[in-house]
Amino acid sequence: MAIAESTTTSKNIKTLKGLQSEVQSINHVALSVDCVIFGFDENKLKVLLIRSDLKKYKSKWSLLGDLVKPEEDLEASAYRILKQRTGLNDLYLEQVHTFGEVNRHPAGRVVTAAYCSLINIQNHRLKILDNELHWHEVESVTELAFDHKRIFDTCYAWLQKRVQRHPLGFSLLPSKFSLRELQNLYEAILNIKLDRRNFRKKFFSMDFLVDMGEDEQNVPHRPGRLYKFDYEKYEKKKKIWSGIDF
Amino acid sequence: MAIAESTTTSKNIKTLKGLQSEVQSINHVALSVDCVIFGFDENKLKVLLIRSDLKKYKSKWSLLGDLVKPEEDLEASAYRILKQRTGLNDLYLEQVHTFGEVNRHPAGRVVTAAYCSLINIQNHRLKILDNELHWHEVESVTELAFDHKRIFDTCYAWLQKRVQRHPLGFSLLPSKFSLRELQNLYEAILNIKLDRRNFRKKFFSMDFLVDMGEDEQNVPHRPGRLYKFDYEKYEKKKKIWSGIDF
DNA sequence: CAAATAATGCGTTTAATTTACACACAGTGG
DNA sequence: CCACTGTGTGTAAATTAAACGCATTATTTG
Repeated sequence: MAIAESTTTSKNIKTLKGLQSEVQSINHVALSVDCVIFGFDENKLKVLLIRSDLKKYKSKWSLLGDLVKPEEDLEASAYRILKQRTGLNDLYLEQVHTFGEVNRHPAGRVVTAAYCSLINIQNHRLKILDNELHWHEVESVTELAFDHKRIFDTCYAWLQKRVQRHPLGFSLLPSKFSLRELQNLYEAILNIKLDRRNFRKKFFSMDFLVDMGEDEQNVPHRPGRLYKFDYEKYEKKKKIWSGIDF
Repeated sequence: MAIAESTTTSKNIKTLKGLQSEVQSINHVALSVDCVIFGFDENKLKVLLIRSDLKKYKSKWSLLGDLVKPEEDLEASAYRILKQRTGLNDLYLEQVHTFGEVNRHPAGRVVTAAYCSLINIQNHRLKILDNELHWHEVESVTELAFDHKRIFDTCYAWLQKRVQRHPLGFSLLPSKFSLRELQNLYEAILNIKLDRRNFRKKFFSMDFLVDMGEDEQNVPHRPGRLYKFDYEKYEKKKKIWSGIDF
């Protein structure tokens, strides 16, 4: 940015040194990252929460977050939190919104960048590191510590929009999945019912699903075919223009 | 966020007082806001830039930004910058992304929240406050100071997507506009050609345009009808589900 | 082992939406 | 009054989305 204005007009030329001291001495805030980690299990969309580590908020759940370290990139901070809490690397991660109201946090001025992460809950099961963590159904999330309910709502709404236009839902599923699992996922995220046959046609016509040549195992009915999503093909073919629609 | 982890495990319970001192004493960063201000003029999409106020970057243009003040909400900071630079209040403003790489700024650790604003360039003409400001065609924006080119690219891509699904383009036009102006706007933002008759049908079928009962003035051809966008109606009727499509 | 159950997989038909394209008309300016 | 430029209204064809039918396959149950 053009750091200026507070004490000078824009026509005053600053030296880098002068600016450095301005940056180092004043106008500082604490910066944190909060992760909204979604999972999908038992045909329900779930979010990973932790018991608040503050006495005052003891009875409430909160998002997984931490202060950003002085020498740490913002996104690296989010990945660090994910690694700490899930034991998993290489998770889907995307920044959603930054919340910077002066009084949003009781400990003082803390600006927080909210990140949304999607994980395959089966993988996570194997690596639960902390028994204060719990998966909550998104529908039953009511009160959270601090302003975390608002952050959660923002990220959930973001996910509902995003999943319709971008192939990120697959990160919530095993690497091989059936079309029924995929449909259940969309129905859970969007809280709607979809026609099975049209859903199937839709995805096949997109032509990004790769037939794995295998069927489901251990299901109490006829096994469905397993597929994976071809991200490479998607990256090549994805459209820019899809039309004005609102 | 759950501020923790750096020095404690999640099972340690913190007091608010302890957390306050942690927030106040360490892990601070400078926080800034950068505004990507778009305008529309001569059928071109334009962006408002300022000559960098840093000697080192004297030859380069940069986005309009400033440090966030200690007692200032993040969004309020963006509105303050807009007011300072354009003289206008109540502009369209939306947060797009926060950039937090450790070395993104030469003056030290500065995390910046990028905001996108859309203004009617006619209104702004009347109030230019600073002759270091200049409207640049988006197509000819190449090098900018700091990492501002990347921030600009992010916001421009954001706008191109956003304008297809949300009625924000109208903020770039006069309050009463013709359908041709609206189409020119879409063509300029998206850098495509659209069929005039289908464009017209599309917007009329949405049923959010209000006929102002007036025609254009001072055009060297048959005047077109003027419309405004009915935001209230849009808010009531806007759809949640529009379908899986990628 | 036959029947009931519960899903898979592949269609068709109809409605809605999008795309491509044609022509009459209204002002402006030479 | 003619050339030019843009407005305003269609209509037909193609594509896409929605609604629905039915045979098949595996599992469970009596």
